[in-house]
Amino acid sequence: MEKIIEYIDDYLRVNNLIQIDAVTANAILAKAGILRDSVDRLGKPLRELLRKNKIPHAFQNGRNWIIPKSDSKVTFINKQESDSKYKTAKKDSFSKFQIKDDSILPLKFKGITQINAIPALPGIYCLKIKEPSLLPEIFCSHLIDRGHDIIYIGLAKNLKRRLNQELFAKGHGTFFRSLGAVLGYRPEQGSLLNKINKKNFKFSAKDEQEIIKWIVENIELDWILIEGDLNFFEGNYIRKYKPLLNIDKNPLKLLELSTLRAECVEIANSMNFKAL
DNA sequence: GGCGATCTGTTCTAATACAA
DNA sequence: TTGTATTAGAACAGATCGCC
Repeated sequence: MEKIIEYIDDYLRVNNLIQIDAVTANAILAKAGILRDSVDRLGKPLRELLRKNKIPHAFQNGRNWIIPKSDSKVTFINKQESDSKYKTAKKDSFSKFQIKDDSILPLKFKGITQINAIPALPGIYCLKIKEPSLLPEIFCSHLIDRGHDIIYIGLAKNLKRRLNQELFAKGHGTFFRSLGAVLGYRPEQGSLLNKINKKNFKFSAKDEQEIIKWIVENIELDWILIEGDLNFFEGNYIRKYKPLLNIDKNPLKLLELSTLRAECVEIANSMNFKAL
């Protein structure tokens, strides 16, 4: 077992990754002749070890097994914990549904590790940064001018699914793309050339991991459940708070952000992009 | 191996920009 | 003012994964 943990640690270090999923991990262990993989159920032998807690620092994000470096501080709440927190959160969130002023968000921000407590229900989500100075100077300055730390507000018919997309790059998160661009990341050249949608650029797997790590460390979230016109509430909140990374419906949308996003789209759609 | 949950590429919708 | 194009952002649907 020590050999397995050691090999995964080495692999993560050499490839500059912070974590690996069970299927990929079993594949590299099989290639190294350490742990044979299942032909029809990829990753199954390793998952069985994980379920027996043979790799104690591994954890589940939703259903997926994640193995960070053995000395990593990255952890998520386990399933039992998340189930109980889910029930509590659901109750709390419904209580927040009593909105008296539809332009003011009744929020109590929490760390990203509370992602599993978010219900799969419709509502508005709100993301704030712990410290504006973590952003590049120009964006920090804009945020300070707005007098709050809220950087993004969005709506979702399914908050759990949408926030997994936005915060963990499991889909096409507008917030994730905007934040990555603001932090200085760019998509791989030509990565959208063979795609039908020429706008939904993605960062490299390594960059995605770094952005996710940044989000986990520096972003807090909250949400409210809403049954009704989500667009109406979202529009009101965006007009009220003018979040830094919202473009749509935002009276103070940033030209700098639109320019960065356009640059990313251009890079992803070109093999010979040269930055100015 | 069945079944449900999650992931990922694609599509849809609404808002905005711009030209006629 | 109206029609069309573009963009941002959410949802859909098939594929894949993981549990039992």
